[in-house]
Amino acid sequence: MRCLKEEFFKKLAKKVALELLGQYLIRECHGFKVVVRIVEVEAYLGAKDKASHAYGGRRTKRNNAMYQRGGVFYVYKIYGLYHCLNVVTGINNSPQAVLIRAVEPIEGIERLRKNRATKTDKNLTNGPGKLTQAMEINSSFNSQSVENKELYFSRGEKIKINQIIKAPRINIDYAEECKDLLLRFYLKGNKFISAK
DNA sequence: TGTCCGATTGGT
DNA sequence: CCAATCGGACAG
Repeated sequence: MRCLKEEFFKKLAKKVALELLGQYLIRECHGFKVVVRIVEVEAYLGAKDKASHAYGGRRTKRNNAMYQRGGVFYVYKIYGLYHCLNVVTGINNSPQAVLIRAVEPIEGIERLRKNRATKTDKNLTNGPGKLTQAMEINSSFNSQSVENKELYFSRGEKIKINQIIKAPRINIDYAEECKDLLLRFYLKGNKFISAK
């Protein structure tokens, strides 16, 4: 098992985002193990990025994890209903992160089905709020290191650059000129890409 | 203290 | 298209 160390994340968010595609995310606990493959991500760049929670250097209770070192999770609740999973990148006090938007089940799909009532398996993990629900990821992982026994990454196959689609990020209409930046990355033709 | 709203989702 | 649903951001 080649577990990704914190070191992997101490780079610019855009670079980490591209490199995370194709890597595995593993959720393990007493009694179960779920392995998924990352197929869609978004990079959030920091103080100058109007789409980011840290725009303008805002530091609040919610986004505090973004100001920690690269290699910790940033998990927040949205719409009072769902959780979004991010990994902080870069160095301390450089609030960048990568949002995990969609994943493909590899192992332990029964557990995912148990956690989300859906008609199709595609609908288990093809969105940021869906995958956290299916994988039992909540705020308890906020600020936790990626070198963690219950939620961590491991090496997947290398992805060829021509298999990666670059697109504008989703649901950030408020971000003015930043909304058109091509910071959403996903695997071409993958079945588990989020809607839109 | 009070009001407003979202890096989403599911159901019309 | 719109409601669900609530912690937290922010104004006063």
